[in-house]
Amino acid sequence: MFVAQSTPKKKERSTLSAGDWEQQALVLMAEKGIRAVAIESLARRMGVTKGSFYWHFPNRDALLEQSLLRWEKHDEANLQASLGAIADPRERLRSFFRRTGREQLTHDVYSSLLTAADHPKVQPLLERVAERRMKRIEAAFGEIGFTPEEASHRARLTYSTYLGFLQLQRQHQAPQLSSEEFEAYMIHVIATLVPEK
Amino acid sequence: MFVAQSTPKKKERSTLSAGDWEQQALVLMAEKGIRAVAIESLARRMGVTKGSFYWHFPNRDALLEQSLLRWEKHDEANLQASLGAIADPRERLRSFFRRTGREQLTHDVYSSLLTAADHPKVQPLLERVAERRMKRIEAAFGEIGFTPEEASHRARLTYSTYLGFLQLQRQHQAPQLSSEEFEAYMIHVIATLVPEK
DNA sequence: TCGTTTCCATACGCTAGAGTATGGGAAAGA
DNA sequence: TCTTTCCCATACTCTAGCGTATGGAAACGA
Repeated sequence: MFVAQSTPKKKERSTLSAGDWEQQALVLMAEKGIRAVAIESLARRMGVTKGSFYWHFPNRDALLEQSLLRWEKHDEANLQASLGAIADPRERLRSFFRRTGREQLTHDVYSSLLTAADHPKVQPLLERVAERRMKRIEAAFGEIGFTPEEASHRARLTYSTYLGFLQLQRQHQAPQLSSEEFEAYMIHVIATLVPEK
Repeated sequence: MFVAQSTPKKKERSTLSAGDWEQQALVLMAEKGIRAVAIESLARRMGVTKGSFYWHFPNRDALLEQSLLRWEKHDEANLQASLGAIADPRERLRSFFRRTGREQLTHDVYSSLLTAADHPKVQPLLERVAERRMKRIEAAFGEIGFTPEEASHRARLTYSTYLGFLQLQRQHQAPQLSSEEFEAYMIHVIATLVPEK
């Protein structure tokens, strides 16, 4: 995944790479939001000073740009890997919902990004990601037999449900992932949004 | 509404009240988020300096607290006024969805607050608001005939749909309010989530 | 009228965080 | 060995905001 070690010979890496900064930026982003990605605090976390950062990057914006790009690529690949192979559209949709429980860091980053939808670097990214995912969902509903317009609406509704769940999760008002309540909720959601044959 | 003029004798109010500051804080919050509610920029907007602010409030936190309290009261009254009188639970749910199009400022403030779910003053507020609303939705589904557990799940799903819509709206990926597409979407959502007799 | 209260302006101190300037050590060539 | 390049530390500037200290003017009360 995108937080994998780059090329740590043994354990202690004597020198950092730009990729290391991007990884840690994403971790910090997942934990405390994009605002918390401050250069000095990030440097402290990595055991160096900002002198190191400004050797690898021209400024903070460049770090955010690269980090977000890295995240987007990973998310895209992940989406393809988890949903691309499933032939049955109903099963594909069910898999989409269940993905919420896995890939924790990816979802945490996304959840954090949602709180920064006005950020110039984040806004187009969110648009692309939402667009990609909704298109896939829409296609699945189309395969099930929805008309194009219905499929579009149902896809938006379905994705909104996902976004709303992330929001409730941020507010600590969503059931714990992999709990019984979560499972029961997921079953209800799928039953409501994905019609049986 | 909560942005009504307090006691403007003619047109130019010679002196400001704490309420005026709270109102403008909410307007600014709706426009640019809670972070943008900075004392000096707010003072500029009101044609005075921060000297005025610190006469009315001890600090920024107090302003936020009072503003949010004012918003919450208004939202609570508004919820009661718009949904309290409707007897038919199905009609009440439809009305809930359609509320999204009205009370623009209230929704904009709420939408902004969602991006600050980690803020110590905002978090408990969001919890209370979501709880109140979901309880009402849950009750409506109960009246329709859902079992308690089903009603709980469907209420969460319904409210998530609303939260997700607000998020898509922030990303400029939601249909324009009071447009034909919006109407069509709302009809689809209601048909999907609110079963007919 | 004269003090008191109300409301605000001005000037300052303080902190966090971005970005810059500069030097230095270690490793790698030459 | 000597130089160059890589990677980072240190010390600085600059800005945005919060909060404070103080003075002043207008309105108000006695």
